[in-house]
Amino acid sequence: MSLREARSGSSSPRKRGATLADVAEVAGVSASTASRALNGRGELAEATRAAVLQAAAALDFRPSAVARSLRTRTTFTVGFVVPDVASPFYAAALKGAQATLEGAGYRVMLMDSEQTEAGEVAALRTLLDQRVDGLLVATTGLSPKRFHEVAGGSDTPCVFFDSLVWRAGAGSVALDNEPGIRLLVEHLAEHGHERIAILAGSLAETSGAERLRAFRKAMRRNGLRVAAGYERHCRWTVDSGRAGTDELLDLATPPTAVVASSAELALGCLAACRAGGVALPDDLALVCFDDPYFGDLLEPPLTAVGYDPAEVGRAAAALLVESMQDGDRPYRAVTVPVELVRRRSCGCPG
Amino acid sequence: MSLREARSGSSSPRKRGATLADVAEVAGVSASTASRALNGRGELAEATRAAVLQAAAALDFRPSAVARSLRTRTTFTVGFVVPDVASPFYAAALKGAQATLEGAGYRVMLMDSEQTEAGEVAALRTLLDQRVDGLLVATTGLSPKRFHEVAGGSDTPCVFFDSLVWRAGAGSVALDNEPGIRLLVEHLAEHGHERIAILAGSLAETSGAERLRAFRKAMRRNGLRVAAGYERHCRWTVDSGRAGTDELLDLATPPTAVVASSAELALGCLAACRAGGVALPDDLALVCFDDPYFGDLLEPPLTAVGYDPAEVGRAAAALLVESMQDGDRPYRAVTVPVELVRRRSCGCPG
DNA sequence: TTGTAAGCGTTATCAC
DNA sequence: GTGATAACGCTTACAA
Repeated sequence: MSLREARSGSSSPRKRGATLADVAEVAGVSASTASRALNGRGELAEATRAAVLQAAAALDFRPSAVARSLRTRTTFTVGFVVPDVASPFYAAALKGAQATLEGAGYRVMLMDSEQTEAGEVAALRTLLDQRVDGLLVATTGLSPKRFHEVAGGSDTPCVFFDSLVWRAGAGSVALDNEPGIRLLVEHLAEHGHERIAILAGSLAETSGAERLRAFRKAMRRNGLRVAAGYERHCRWTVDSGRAGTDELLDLATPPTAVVASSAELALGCLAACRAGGVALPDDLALVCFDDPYFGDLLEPPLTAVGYDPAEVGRAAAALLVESMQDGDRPYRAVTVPVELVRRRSCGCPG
Repeated sequence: MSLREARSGSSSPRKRGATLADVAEVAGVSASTASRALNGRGELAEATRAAVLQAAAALDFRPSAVARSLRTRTTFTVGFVVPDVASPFYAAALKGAQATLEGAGYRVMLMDSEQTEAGEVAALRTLLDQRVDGLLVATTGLSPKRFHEVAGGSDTPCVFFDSLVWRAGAGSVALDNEPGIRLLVEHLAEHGHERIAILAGSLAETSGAERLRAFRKAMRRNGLRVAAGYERHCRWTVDSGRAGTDELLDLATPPTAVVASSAELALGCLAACRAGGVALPDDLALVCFDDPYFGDLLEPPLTAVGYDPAEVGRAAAALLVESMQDGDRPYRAVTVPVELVRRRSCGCPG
């Protein structure tokens, strides 16, 4: 007989993974009793419970979440879908959501839609197939119709954050887009700028669309007009921001100031200016919606509208946890406040 | 009768989630046949297959991954454990791994160890309980003993990346730490620096420990000595880097140059210098292991050792996929090359 | 080619 | 208090 017990012995634990039945057998009770003891359900004799616990410890028993999920029809897993995990904003939101979800006993399954509708649909399908208990999604801009086609069949609660699907889901957490952009435009106007351009993000997303609309509105409010070509529609990437800036600089009458709809876009603008020998903020002022954590270490330090990205994740997760636990709660829309952080890129003294 | 069919009819699909049995019933075949048709296994009559497919489509059937997993004992899910998802490096690595894993049909379940051993152990336990098929982990410094206590019971393949557990797992992907640090120290020496300090990261992690050792070795090689207090042991955070720098600057004879073990640490150094009125690179030169994607937009632009963080994730994922599919392959240690990127923070012309 | 039956590892509903 | 027994929704021998 080798060091390990004979594998044929009916009472010997298999090399891999003791099961509840094994524990029950060692403890000399039935599987149901073992289950109750382990989960603290029902009234058990103290001695029985102790025996089961001891057996479980001896066998290093780890209950299979898979089996449990199949039986209980709940996975304690939530799906998290974002356009780009590598973006500091989504990464921070993810981290915030994580913390809240874990605190409530949930695990997160992550999917990156790669900023495409197809990617997002595939992600949702996969997650639903996994029978996640809830969904946290920053949509790339699914139509309500498409969303319902994909997720309508299940009643899995879904909370949107950052970018929403109109009237869909159990709730949403958005940033204060309009006030944020207004702060930016007004500040630029105070500096005397009139030729203000915008690097807008994807208009398929509510975040992108709202910011662009807010920009137009704020310009109007300040008695300014948006010149032809001053609205650059970009993707949410550094490269796209760079290209957009190049186009702006190539205009016959280039802007004297730029509002970037996101940090990536601002970074692209910075890079383009550096490459083109454009001095910030003197030749061109730059302000940004979203204050990345290294915003004040850039050159020039970035004037931006800031907020706590992790809080966006936490708030969304909290909403989701509530609807996963309650079932039918009214739709709730949370909005995270923003504030203007003045630094040098707008022309303010360093 | 309402718009929806009566729910008591035995052949009517339930409101929520058609099951394989439902599909089989509608198609007029047995569950096993339906299963085969859907999975393309075995020889089926064309007509049968078509009937099943049609029924599945009609019912919008989505197989339960949970049930499938229980039966097949494989989840097609891999666990991903990092000290901090919000760090650009890990976020990028995650994204790289994601892409590779998804391509191979795997989903990822993410856990953040929060840079603590307890967090990491809890994460591993959870993941193992979920019966993930594989593990991708950047350890915070578990001892081989502890790791085996936690994961030894299962033979789930585990690939470490960035920071490793000695002789554990199925493989590893590390950065070229020693050459990288040497590049940095030598470059500083070429600039004439002799009083060089280091902001070292967690020494519990191989990445942190190796970089510190490499620093000492490189100093020796260049005939330089590390003055007392020139080694600051930090955590991998911006704040810690800032504090470490403050301590360095408070020394009776402060260094003229600093090697930061990570981007976070360098950012902290930058912040400390800015706050303390220390001019970079004139008063203090700074170089960094890890070139964040915004490295050249900082002030001053950061001289750093760069590499492709997503590639680290991809390589680790590739290794993992192989060992999940093959089972017993020899241990493989991949190392990702690095290169020196000269910018202004070291004293090079901008 | 297709169906029957067993089983994956739990939990829940009953009896006893 | 505790133990059978039946699901949960799927796959896979083994029969037919």
